[in-house]
Amino acid sequence: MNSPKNTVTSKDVAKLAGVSQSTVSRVFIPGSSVSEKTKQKVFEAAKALNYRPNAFARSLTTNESRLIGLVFPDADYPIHMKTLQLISSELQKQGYSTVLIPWQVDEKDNHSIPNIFQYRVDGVIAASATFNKTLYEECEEFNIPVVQYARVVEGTRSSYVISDNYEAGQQAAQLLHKTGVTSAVYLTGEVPTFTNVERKNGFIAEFEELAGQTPRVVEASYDYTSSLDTIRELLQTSQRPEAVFCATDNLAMAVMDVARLECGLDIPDDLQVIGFDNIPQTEWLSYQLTTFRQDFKRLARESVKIIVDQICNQNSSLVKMMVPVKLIERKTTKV
Amino acid sequence: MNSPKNTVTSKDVAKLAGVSQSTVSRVFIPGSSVSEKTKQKVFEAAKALNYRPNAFARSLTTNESRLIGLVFPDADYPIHMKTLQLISSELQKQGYSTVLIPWQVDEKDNHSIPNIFQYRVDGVIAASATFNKTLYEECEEFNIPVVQYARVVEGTRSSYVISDNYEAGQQAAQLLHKTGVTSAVYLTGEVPTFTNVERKNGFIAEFEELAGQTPRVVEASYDYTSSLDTIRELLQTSQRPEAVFCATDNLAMAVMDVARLECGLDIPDDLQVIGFDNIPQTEWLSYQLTTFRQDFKRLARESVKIIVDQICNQNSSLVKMMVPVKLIERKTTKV
DNA sequence: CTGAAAGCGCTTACAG
DNA sequence: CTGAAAGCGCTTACAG
Repeated sequence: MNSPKNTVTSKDVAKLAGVSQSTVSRVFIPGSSVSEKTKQKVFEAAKALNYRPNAFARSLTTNESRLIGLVFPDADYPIHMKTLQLISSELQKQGYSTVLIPWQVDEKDNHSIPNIFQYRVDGVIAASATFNKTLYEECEEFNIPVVQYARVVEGTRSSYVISDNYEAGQQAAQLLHKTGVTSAVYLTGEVPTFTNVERKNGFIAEFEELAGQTPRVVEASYDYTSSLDTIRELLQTSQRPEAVFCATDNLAMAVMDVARLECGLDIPDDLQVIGFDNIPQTEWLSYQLTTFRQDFKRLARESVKIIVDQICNQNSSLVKMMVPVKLIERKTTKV
Repeated sequence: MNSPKNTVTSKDVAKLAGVSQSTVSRVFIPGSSVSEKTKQKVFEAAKALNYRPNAFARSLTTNESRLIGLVFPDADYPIHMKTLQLISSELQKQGYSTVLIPWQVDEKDNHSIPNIFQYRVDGVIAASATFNKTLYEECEEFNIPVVQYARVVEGTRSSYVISDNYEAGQQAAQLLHKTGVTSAVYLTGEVPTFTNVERKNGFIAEFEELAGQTPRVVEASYDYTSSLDTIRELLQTSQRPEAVFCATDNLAMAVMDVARLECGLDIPDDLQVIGFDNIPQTEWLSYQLTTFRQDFKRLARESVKIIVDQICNQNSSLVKMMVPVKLIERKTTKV
């Protein structure tokens, strides 16, 4: 059953290098006092034997795992892959490894959580649309710091770093008002996430302020296909808006498709469209969508910085950070 | 520094339950001989104290970590998120947790690998376009089994489970021949991956067999935007093919966009297009792309099954598995 | 079925 | 700067 694996221990290295086991251990702990000469001897022996310190044994004594649990989204929303990549390599730079916490909404099977806490993660980064309160409470119970990435779940009291969605909403309103729009719609998905609500609020407040009109809010779905009917209704009514600001690029593209292919509308002349996320498809020839880019790299870096700080400093306080977004003007809005 | 965390140990539980520490341990090892009565006492005490066995301590004695390293892609190709989700939850069902092995191609920084081996993963699943030979060799050295998911890297000798790409190529050829196509192009990305080459070969062989013509192979890129020029050339020449089979859906959509928006062609009347992957965009109104769906769920399940088997049975042999793909006919091919 | 004890591979005071 | 020894929280023969 037990495969041989790499069974080289610090004792083996010690023997080969002619030093004690504790000395070998010290060599691999940054900042320990070891003479340059023995350090070299040990390194050589370690390399010869292909020695790797056993992280489990280390964790057992130090009481820190240098493992971060990552809660990730279940949707295959295109943006998320990069997120994982960014967070994981940022974490690695700080000496942490990433262990996945797969989180199924639909399954009631609670076994999923306990499992992962057997590994004593030092902290949790929640980059998930489905991170929920149960997991959050588990973390609290075990006194594990958590930071939410790019979103914040209602009812949780953890650190988070998100894009400045309110400001994004304002910018969208400004852009549309500048081009003379007087009637606008905010098209949203079915679940009112905090970030999405913020964006809506910014949009509405700013548009009211500038244009003296309150944008209508229309609820569709976050899924392209299941939004189509709502969009058809939205566009065919006699009170069709001059512009629609969408909660996601997917939604915006659904609007474009229906507008052009089914209603024969011209974009941006008959209808202006703004998305959110800047997924790869936004720059395709068929779309050229005006949208907002979130600075995921910065979000990743900041959330890692926060979690590490939270781990190292016992009583560092919660931090809530807003990162600015970038408006990318393409061909679906007037200039 | 050391946060208190959950510091409840089996000793604490033992005391509360009035049994020995070894008994507590046994209770949490499936199949151990413990009387039902003490089992209950221990469970109660454990629940009261919110006890979780420490996986690190366990690993230290059992010499297995129940941790699988997952090498994941750096590209944000839409399909991959689901992959991660599938693999990770499949692994969880088998009692394994997933630790990420972020693999950067561009960085020469070799520190990335050693780090992860400190955690003594029991096995590695490589679901990456960038999984390379260095990592593969590291695994060999440590005697860690690896299985490649949905792809296979040249020069490696590990188990893998992939889609039957040769057959997919054949099916594409059959479909096109059936609709009377006599000139076809296989449009590929810049890197000739094994799976892609297989598909090309199947397509060419079958098309030659049926139509008596050899399809031309044109090399573009896997990226939409950087493929555009190649596609323009391909379509504007007087020898424009009647059909093009593309290595990815992205590529196929680039072909569609250029054909319709720039060349004024009708699809499928003037040009038939087949993609590969069945990404969400394929069913959008603008595309309705005929393509192939890989059975990622099955791929995930099989690769997990293989890796687990490889771990448990010392000398189980390599397994190479091909899973059939499914042709999805939409509107870009004739009936 | 249960307990006492050794051991897994490290880190970390404690001496020297 | 270095070594001997205790201890981290488990599992697992070994007795009973």
